[in-house]
Amino acid sequence: MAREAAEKPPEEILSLWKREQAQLKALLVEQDTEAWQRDPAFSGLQRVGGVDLSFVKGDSASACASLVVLSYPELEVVYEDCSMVNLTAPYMSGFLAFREVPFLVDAVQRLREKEPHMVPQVLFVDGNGVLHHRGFGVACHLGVLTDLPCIGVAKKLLQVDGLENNAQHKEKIRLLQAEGDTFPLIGGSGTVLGMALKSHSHSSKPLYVSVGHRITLESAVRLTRSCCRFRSPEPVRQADIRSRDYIRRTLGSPRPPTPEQERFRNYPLTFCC
DNA sequence: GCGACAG
DNA sequence: ATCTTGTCGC
Repeated sequence: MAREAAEKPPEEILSLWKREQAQLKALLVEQDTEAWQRDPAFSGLQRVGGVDLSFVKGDSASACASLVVLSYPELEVVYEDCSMVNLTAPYMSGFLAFREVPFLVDAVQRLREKEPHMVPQVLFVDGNGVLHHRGFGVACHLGVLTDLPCIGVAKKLLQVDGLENNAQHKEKIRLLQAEGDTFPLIGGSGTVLGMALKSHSHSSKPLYVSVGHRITLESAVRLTRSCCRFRSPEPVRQADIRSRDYIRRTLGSPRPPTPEQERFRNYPLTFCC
């Protein structure tokens, strides 16, 4: 049943989506609202969450949505929720939330109902926050809909509002020396939209951190740093690992290849079709 | 027609 | 996002 997600929505729908983003953006809070966020050691912070979706190969509509909660500062997984979902909306840059966020909200809701004491105090989201075409990326969207503090963490620079992954940008990246080094991502209007962060000493590619909801960029970057064992923040990394594992266990190999098939799997063919 | 394009 | 194993380097 490899259904495809819908094709590109008509302009009419995109207008509705833009209006929705604008309305929800009015509810966005870009300040630290929690005491632990301003504490030098994040005292009072005990649970950090991460969300992610992994896809079934060759099927842009089937995915596993996962929400994990880790203890802080140990960063050990204390809660996991993986569920297969059928996506409706296609992927479009600038509208990622309309594709993924409903399933993430569902996961948060399940957690609130079943184990309210495990609800995370902050959520790391795979994607951007205010570093976005209209200042309202998936991390903001999830943050406002759940009213949880959220941090946007992207692996690639979203080239928006004058930001370009050009030679100068690459040079700034090259200059990031030690783990924790950063440089600001300044939009056309002079606003700091996010921060490029060298999150691991052996990583040449930075992380692009931006405010999701109920946290300042400064706190977001500092917390991201303290949650990175490897390149990506441990909550997001665990959500990623566990969602793909779930797919492997579920649909990975319904029929394991026979040893015979295995031997000839990559045999070079002279004629094809 | 050409470039851009988080996940 | 996914296609993909081993391999070079600290």
